[in-house]
Formats: sequence, C-alpha cells, structure tokens
Amino acid sequence: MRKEIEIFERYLKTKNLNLTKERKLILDQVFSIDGHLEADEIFLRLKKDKKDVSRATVYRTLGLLVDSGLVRKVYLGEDHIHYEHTFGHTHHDHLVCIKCGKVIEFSDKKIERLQAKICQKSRFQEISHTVQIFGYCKDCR
Amino acid sequence: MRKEIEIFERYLKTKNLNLTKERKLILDQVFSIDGHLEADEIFLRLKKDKKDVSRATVYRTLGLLVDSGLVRKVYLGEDHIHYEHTFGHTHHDHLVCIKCGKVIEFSDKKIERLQAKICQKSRFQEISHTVQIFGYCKDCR
DNA sequence: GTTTAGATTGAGACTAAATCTCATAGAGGA
DNA sequence: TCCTCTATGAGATTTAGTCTCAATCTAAAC
Repeated sequence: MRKEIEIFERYLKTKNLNLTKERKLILDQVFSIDGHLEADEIFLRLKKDKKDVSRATVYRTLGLLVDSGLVRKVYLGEDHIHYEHTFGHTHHDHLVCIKCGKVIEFSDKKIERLQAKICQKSRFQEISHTVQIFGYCKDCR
Repeated sequence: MRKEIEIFERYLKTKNLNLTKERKLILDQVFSIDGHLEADEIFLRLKKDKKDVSRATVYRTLGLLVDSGLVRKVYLGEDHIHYEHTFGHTHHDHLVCIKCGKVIEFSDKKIERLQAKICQKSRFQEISHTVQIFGYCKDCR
C-alpha cells in the first residue's frame, strides 16, 4: 500500500474518521497529478473515469488532505485556490509567469532560515509559508 | 495635490483614460485606510458617506490601481483578495495568524536579495512578490 | 446477527466574490 | 455642434466554494 494512503488513514483515525471509497478515489486522483491542481479538476477527472464523487465530497476531502499535511494550498495569482501534494516532494516555492502562466518551482534553504529567524523575533509559530514571485519567465520577458 | 493622485492621473493618461470623480473617490478611500482592505469594504464605506459608486466601478478602479503600481493584491489565506497600498509604504510581507487572523508585517533585505538571485538563475524578470507565513501569533500559540 | 450512534454521501440550494452586459451619460477633440 | 470613445450603474451572470438534509453506511457494542 502506498505510503500516502497509510498516512491519510492514520490521520483520519486520529479524528475518528474512515478512509472511505470516495476519499480513496480522491486521494489517488490527487497523487496521480504532478504539479498544481484545482478542486474542480479532480471532480471532472473522476467524472470522466465514471467514478462519480460529488463536488461537496471533493472539497471536503481536499480539506482533510490539507489538514493531514499531505497536500497544501497555494495561491498562484488566479481567482481560485490551487493545491499541490507535499508528500514525496521537498518543500518549494514558486515563480509565476504573469504572461503565459507557467509556474517554476524553486527552493532555498537560506531563505527558509531567514524566515525562521523572523518568526522567532515576533514569537510567531510558523505552520507553513508560501512565497510567490510574479513576473515574466525567460520566454516571455 | 497629493502625490498618489498625480501618479494615478499620469498612469491613466498613458492609457488614454480620465481621472473621473468616481475614480478619485475610490483612490481617496483606498489611501485613507491603513493596512489591508477588501473591495467590498471600499464599496460600503463610500455608500455610507453617501458617495455612491457602483460595485463594478470599485472593482474596475482597483484593477487600475493595481496596474498603476499604487496598490497591490495580497493573499491572506481567506477566500477573497485583499489589497494594500504600496505607495508611501516600504515593501513588506506578512505573518498571518491562522487563529485570530492578525497580520503582522515584516521586511527583510536579505530575503529580497536571495529572491533576486533566484530569479537571475532562471532568467526570470520579477515584477512583484509576496511572502506569507501562516501560523500562530504569540497570543494564540 | 442486531442495534445504534455517529460518520458519510450526493443533489441541489445557497452564498459571496467578482465580472459582464448594455443602455445611458459624459468628455474632449475636430 | 458633432462624433467618437470613455465611463458608469443596475442588475444579470458566472464561478468557487459551502451548506442542508435525507438517505446510507460503518463499526463497535451487545
């Protein structure tokens, strides 16, 4: 059994929730997509596969996945939320091209350390962070 | 005449647009609020002052203000966009408390420099960036 | 195997943010 | 003044996301 299912099930247990057929379908779909995804995309892909799950359940389950830490929300400058799986991926942030929409991932340990320092200074307990740099990618500038 | 009006008017000129009564009212309102604001807040404040401007015009003008560089959008983890004026403020980013909603501003030259370096590496031309650190503030942790 | 309490779901109503439409009004140049 | 283009408001529309509630499922207790 894949690791992310195990983690999800363990998380659900702690909340007295069950790993249902629908939740498993959504988890599978989420982890089958590499990169950034939208709630509605999950809904439509499942529909196409004739594995209908209601929109409400998709949103509910994505919430659970975020809470479990397997997935996180990212804001990419559009008018709706994107999700990405964090499990199996090292943490990273984003360069977002405001012309073609391309998203380039990057990560920088030094920036993370500086952020931690800032939190310390304000006695702020960091749970997560996102960095987005908006601009023009090398093909669009 | 205040500097931000001048800048806005100059920007509008370059687009062959006019600084109308409504646009001025919205600009004034935006710059009278210190901190983060929402589109609807502007709409309601103007309504209260009996300076009715339609919602459509508020949204349209906020868009222009963002394009002009006087204002920027920020994502604070809620389900709608916030705005803040950049003119007259040094650039900063945000610590967002996920319990009480408080937003603490910070800025760090070292982080900015590292971000610039990352953009260089990808030949990415930065226009703007936002950093949000989500977690618990010192009163909520 | 029954019972039972609580979890889960889907369908569709609902909400809220934001955008669009379009008729009317206004502004500015020739 | 005329003409073109800009601007606005009212309200319809769109879209993401949430909520409701009746019906169903689950799992533990008996």
